[in-house]
Amino acid sequence: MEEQLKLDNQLCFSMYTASRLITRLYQPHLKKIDLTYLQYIVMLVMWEREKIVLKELGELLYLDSGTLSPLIKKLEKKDLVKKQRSEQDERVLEVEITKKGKKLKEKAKNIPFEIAEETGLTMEQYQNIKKMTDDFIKNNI
Amino acid sequence: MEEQLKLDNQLCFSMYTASRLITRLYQPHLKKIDLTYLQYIVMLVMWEREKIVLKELGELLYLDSGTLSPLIKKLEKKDLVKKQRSEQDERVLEVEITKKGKKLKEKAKNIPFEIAEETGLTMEQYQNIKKMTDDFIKNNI
DNA sequence: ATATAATTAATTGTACGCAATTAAATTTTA
DNA sequence: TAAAATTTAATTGCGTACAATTAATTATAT
Repeated sequence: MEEQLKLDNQLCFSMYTASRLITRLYQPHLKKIDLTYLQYIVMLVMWEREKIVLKELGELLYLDSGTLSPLIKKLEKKDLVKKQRSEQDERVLEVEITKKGKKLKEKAKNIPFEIAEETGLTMEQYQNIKKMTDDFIKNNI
Repeated sequence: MEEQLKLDNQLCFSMYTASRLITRLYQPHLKKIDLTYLQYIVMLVMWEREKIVLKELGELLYLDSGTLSPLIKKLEKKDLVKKQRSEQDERVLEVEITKKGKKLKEKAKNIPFEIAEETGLTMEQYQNIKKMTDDFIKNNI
């Protein structure tokens, strides 16, 4: 039996599982503020940036318009962001946070602490695994 | 600006990104053997086990029948596995690898080495990040 | 023994991810 | 400057994920 093909030896499967598990941890919290996981990720960006061009948002999140276009449409429907075309370049789509979107930040601000507690990681463990994962990402972009 | 809501501080986003990145690394390799990423994961199990009950497969992969039922149907269509109901308990679905499924293992066996090289991780780095990720999973099941 | 509960898989519906294509606007080039 | 190439977003289509429901079978509890 080739060791390298065993499920238990696949880093890919570990990362895939960890990612899905942590997403599940978020579900009950995100349900309270009526966001999906990816909508939450996008709102994290909007809370930092207020306004961003779709292309740049895609570069930040490593996602393309196939994923982001319909998602932004849903956030717009919830009145959390608004869309408009750039005046200098009609191709460019600007996404801007609304008042309601800004207000949602208040409701969301405790989620990271709640999640941190649920994972049971110490601050050091959290930072170690995050650093390793980020290094992995940096090497594989 | 609350630090805890910054995208750069979210472990969830790092894991989510790392998982998608490593999946992308696999794409060109998996295309050659006409498998999707999840189909590959399931075939890893089938190469180890030859025969497994759907419920147990779900427990191994932390996936439910909503994901696995249609996926197994596709693997069956490709003649990589066959399905049958257990004789002792008609509710139970047994999934068994076919000859063609076993043969595919030959074509797949180098993929882990190719991927390992592409990630550019040393064996030590690979094992460190895998152990940390597995610990995270263990603590959050 | 039969009604009730539990188990298992399949189905349905929603939301991603992402490759590929399309359409519109802008930039580059001959 | 007109044609060609590039850029940007939107759309289409496929394959997951997963919650919720349904349907069939088996276990259990009176």
